[in-house]
Amino acid sequence: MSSRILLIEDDRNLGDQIVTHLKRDGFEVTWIQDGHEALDAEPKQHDLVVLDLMLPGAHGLDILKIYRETAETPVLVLSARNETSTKVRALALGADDYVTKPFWPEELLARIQARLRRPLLHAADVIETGALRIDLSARVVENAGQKVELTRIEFDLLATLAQRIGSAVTRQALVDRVLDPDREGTGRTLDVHFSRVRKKLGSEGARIATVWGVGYRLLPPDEKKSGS
Amino acid sequence: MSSRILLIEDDRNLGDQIVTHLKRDGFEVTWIQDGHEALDAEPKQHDLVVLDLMLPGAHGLDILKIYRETAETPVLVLSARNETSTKVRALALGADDYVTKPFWPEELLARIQARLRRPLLHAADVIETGALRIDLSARVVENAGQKVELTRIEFDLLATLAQRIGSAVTRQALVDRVLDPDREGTGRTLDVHFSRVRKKLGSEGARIATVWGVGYRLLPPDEKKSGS
DNA sequence: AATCTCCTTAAGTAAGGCTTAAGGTTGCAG
DNA sequence: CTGCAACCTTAAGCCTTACTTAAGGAGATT
Repeated sequence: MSSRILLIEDDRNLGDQIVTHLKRDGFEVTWIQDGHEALDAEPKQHDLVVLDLMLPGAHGLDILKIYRETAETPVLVLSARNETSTKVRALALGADDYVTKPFWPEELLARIQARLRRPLLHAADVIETGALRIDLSARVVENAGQKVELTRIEFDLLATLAQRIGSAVTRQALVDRVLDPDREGTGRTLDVHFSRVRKKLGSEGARIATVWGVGYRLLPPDEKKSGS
Repeated sequence: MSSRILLIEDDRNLGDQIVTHLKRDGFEVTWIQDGHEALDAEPKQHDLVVLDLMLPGAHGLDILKIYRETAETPVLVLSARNETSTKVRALALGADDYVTKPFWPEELLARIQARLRRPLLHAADVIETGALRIDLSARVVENAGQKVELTRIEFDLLATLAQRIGSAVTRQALVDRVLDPDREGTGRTLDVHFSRVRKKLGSEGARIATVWGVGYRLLPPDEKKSGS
């Protein structure tokens, strides 16, 4: 999914140039050219804001302040001013970066990507599928809102399947990943663990399908078990 | 807990100046003046790296690359070179910011703080959860309005869990962050500290849940311990 | 130097859960 | 249909991990 950038820049030429570069790199860009409009914009619905400080209608720092109160979206500030005090103020107000004009579009792009790279690391730690809710960072599983107590290995097995939902995962891969990697995939240990997971998950346990001679697979919510 | 900065800068004067400013603002600074040494340093044990590109012994970009493979610690690059291509390369390699020399220390400081702000954005200076109130800057904990006397390590452990409330934190991560980072995570020291924290917190101590075989986790106020 | 704080280690105990074994069941091939 | 191999399930033993208490010792304070 492409990232959505909110660009606030009154200069026609510069704005046009930025939009062109961003779109060429696969970003979706919303371009606002006026300060008042910027106050009504929705930073929450974008992944990053590029904000020029010198605008007609409203000052960039005021916009920054308001955005910070309503959203966590990273803000990259553009400005022609190169004074340290201005930079410090913008950064203290919550800006994530400060780029001085003039700049090459390549640098802006690189800085945007550096900003976007970070949040992805900490995002999407919860997998929801059907009645199951798997919180990877808390290591907690809920089935239809009911907490399910899983052991370390049981959780890791379920999480591994859930992360590749729909596709088969080989026994050996599961053994390597969850149990001791230096172990032969021969024993019945894996079966025992899955047996318990299925039981603990109740009716949802049926979604853990055995792929005969291969391994296991977590069925998507809509897929029924015995295909006729 | 004050943030730990790893500074890699060969210039004596500049380095000294930076260290002074950082310490004045309450950072703990490790200063390395040689490229080879930097390769053996432990970025994982710091909260942010300030990396000069022009070093004797090894090139900054190589150091950056290696750091990126082993740790997620943000890296802020310093350089005298102002070419866009260098900036783009550094940022593409995983740098989080790029500051061109010469610069005022205030700007560097502001940029460092902007970088550090992100991961802790959810965690304000004071964390309130259930009956607990944890003041990170004053290093004071209150339980239902009553002050709780915690030692340094006890506080740091609780604070670390609180900053990631609900998430499981591994033993190793806690040892790295709070105890000596060069220690194996095998000993029982951690258990002893948590035992004491739980006792000092009284009934709220039950919110520190053990994640068997993984680590510990601070339960959100609404989450009961053993789900039915 | 005596004392205090607090970090660490050790040891005993408790709990938790991984694994193996064994017997039953299911799916596949001939 | 029959045999075989893969898989399921249960139960029990044992090893790992965690909790607690007590004591030693380092560093700071008086």
